[in-house]
Amino acid sequence: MSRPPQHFKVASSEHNGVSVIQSQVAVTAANAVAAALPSSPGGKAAAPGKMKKSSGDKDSDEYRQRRERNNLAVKKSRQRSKQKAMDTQQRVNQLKEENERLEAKIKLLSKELSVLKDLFLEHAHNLADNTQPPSAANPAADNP
Amino acid sequence: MSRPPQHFKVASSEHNGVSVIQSQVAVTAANAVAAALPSSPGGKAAAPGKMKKSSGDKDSDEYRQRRERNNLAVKKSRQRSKQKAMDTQQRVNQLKEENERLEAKIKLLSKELSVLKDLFLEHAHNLADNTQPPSAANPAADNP
DNA sequence: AGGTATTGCGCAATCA
DNA sequence: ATGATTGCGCAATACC
Repeated sequence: MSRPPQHFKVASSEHNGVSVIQSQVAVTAANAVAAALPSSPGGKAAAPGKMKKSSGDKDSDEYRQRRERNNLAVKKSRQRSKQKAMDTQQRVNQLKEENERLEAKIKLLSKELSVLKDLFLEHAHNLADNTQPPSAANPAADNP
Repeated sequence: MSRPPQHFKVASSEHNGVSVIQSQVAVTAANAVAAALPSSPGGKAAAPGKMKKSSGDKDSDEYRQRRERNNLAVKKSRQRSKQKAMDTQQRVNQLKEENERLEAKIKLLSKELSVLKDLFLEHAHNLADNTQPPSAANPAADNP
């Protein structure tokens, strides 16, 4: 119970539409520690009461200020990250739509093309019929 | 370093439950706020100094166990979240590729179509020229 | 009632 | 030395 900066904070945070009121009790201690890094004070005995500047490096103005700044930066960073994710998701939807559009267009063009080709074939046949004397196969076509 | 629960953790997970202090800071402060809010354990004013089992409720096996499980769940959840983001990004790339493919196809079909149409027009003109007597405008076209 | 899953947040290490 | 990122644990919810 000796944490000076014991601030509690009620933050209303709405994520996906649902606004939740969350009481945040900043537990200034109890936080985990660097996972696997040698950052622990090698030789600093925890003797309270002597540090160059007015406090054991924690709860100093300097420290508190840095923390606050960092917390802000973190918040900002995370927000941007989330925004980016949403944008990406939106991009997916957009691309999907465009894809469908393109696919439809292809279908249309293909059909058009096939119609034209058929016309060509038909015409070719007509030409053949006109140019050539009636074969035995189909005399009625030219001479009804 | 006067942080009470200084767990050291190296990628694995295991620490001696040494958490102390910090305890019920929440209760006192939070209650004021809690007045307007649901949730929060309604009543206990947590008199410091005696709790039936081993300690307040922190550093109990129960607590530690729950924490660890939650930490695990959190890790898992975040991993999945990250994975999902990557998948989405990949989907974007995939869709972009497909988009280009479709666009190319459209270009091709369009060209084909325009060629065929031109052929048709040309042929139509030929037909007209053959069917109709040479106009004064362009006698050379049919009779070189 | 009991669990996991999500989420906001603060800390500390690291990057740039 | 400073903001941005990232891994991690905590606590409150959300969700079953």
